[in-house]
Amino acid sequence: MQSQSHLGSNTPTHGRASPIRILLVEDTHDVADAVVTSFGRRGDAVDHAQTRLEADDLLAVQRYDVIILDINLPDGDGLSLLADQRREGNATPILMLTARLEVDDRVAALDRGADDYLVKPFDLRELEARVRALARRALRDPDAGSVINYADLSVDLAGQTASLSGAALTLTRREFSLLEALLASRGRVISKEQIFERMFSFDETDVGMNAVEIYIARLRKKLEGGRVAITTLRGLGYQLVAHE
Amino acid sequence: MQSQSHLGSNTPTHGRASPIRILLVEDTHDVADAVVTSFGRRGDAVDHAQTRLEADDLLAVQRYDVIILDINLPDGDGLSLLADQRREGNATPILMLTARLEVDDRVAALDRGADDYLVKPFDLRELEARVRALARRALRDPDAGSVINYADLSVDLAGQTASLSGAALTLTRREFSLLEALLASRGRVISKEQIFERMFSFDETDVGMNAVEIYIARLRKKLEGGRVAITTLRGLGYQLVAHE
DNA sequence: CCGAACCTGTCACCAACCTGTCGTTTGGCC
DNA sequence: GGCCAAACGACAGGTTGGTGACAGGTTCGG
Repeated sequence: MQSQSHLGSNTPTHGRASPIRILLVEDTHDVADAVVTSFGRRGDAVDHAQTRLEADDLLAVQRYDVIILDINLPDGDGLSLLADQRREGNATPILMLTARLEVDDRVAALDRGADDYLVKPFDLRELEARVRALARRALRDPDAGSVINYADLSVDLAGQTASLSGAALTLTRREFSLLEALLASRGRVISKEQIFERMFSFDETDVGMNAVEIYIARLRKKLEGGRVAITTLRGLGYQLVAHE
Repeated sequence: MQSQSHLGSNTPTHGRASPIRILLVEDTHDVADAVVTSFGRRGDAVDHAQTRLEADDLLAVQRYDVIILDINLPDGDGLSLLADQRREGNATPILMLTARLEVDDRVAALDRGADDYLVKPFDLRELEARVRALARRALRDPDAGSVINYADLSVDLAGQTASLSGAALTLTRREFSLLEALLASRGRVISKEQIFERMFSFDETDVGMNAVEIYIARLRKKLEGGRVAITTLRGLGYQLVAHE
């Protein structure tokens, strides 16, 4: 019951002692029980899903601070759940549990947006420490993982919001996706065709290339006054640059 | 300053007759001594802070079952400590002590999320009874009595009641559940679909998405005049924000 | 059992906003 | 100057959200 109190020594930066809301997606009963009991004893709220379907249902209704996700699930790959969540913009920290030792899996997991992983069998205290660390990080900086900063520009990919020198920018969906494209190759040149492909899905064939120019103009207007600018390289494309 | 430091155990093994962990914030020595002695005799753990600063430090590191908070503090208003804690999401039951008899203070305290109050001079046995009641309620149902405060809005999830700047709001069931949804991700954007799923159970499939908009309008009307507002983010969702 | 008061969700219509096109202008480059 | 890519004001749908009016439904008192 007593533990090494390397957990107890909370950094006195931000005192938040609310219970962590955890979603556990795990089909192995004894592992699940141990985790539920362990966190429950500390006052945290653990929802337990045994299948991918259950997990999807819970995720549709409830927000969690951390998701503990088994990579092996009966009705679907844990990796695909991870990928789906990230695609939907859910930035909740996810810790993957895997019985496999293959490096491939770990790489795939981290690559698709997992924040941490643990190889079974694991020490419960280590799991607790890692989950708590993830929750703390998420609380301190709600969007740590998905925020791109560039000069005085800050873009939250998950929340679809952006700010310039601290002031919120109101961007439409298209403007935001343009900004994403520019940011993806910040400092580098990106051709109009590349931008086009990122802004419009392949079935929107009727849209003219001029649309990109229009949105460049609109974005430029909204970026005025900041320390970033969109420069044109005739015949080559555009480039996001920081100045001053 | 801690008068009893056996609070180091982080794991709240809630066996029967478990000691209550209390934070007492009080600068009057004789009152503080009486309280510390009284609870200490029953085996409860009392941390004593004489100033707001001390209280903040303790709260940053430690979780308590109940906070006893003097409304008069040398270096800051007890009310602001209360408000800060609630804003940070700390739902620990708080009992306010006040020497003033003014109704204003009581209303302000309850409005900002205090769970109970006692007017000085008080009977020690009454204080004990109330603290014990608060601790019991918090233990039994972590969500019961959990009051969410946001700006001048105060929402009692268990009691299904809400108030704005002290005045009671009469909300219908649906309006309340909408408010709950908005509050659950206060400050952050919540999509119409998410709101829909929180407002309607999965078998209410015949309800149109327009219903959410209707209730947004109705809630907005009832929130008029307060310091909170529901902002629309086109294509993204809604957001509860505090202003002024 | 009736009616009043209220809650609930739909519909229709309006307003605000987003989007992409057109046509014209600008400005670099030969 | 002439050419051409890019800029941009103006505009016409299209889409999304807001809201008044309304018709069942429910609750409650008498």
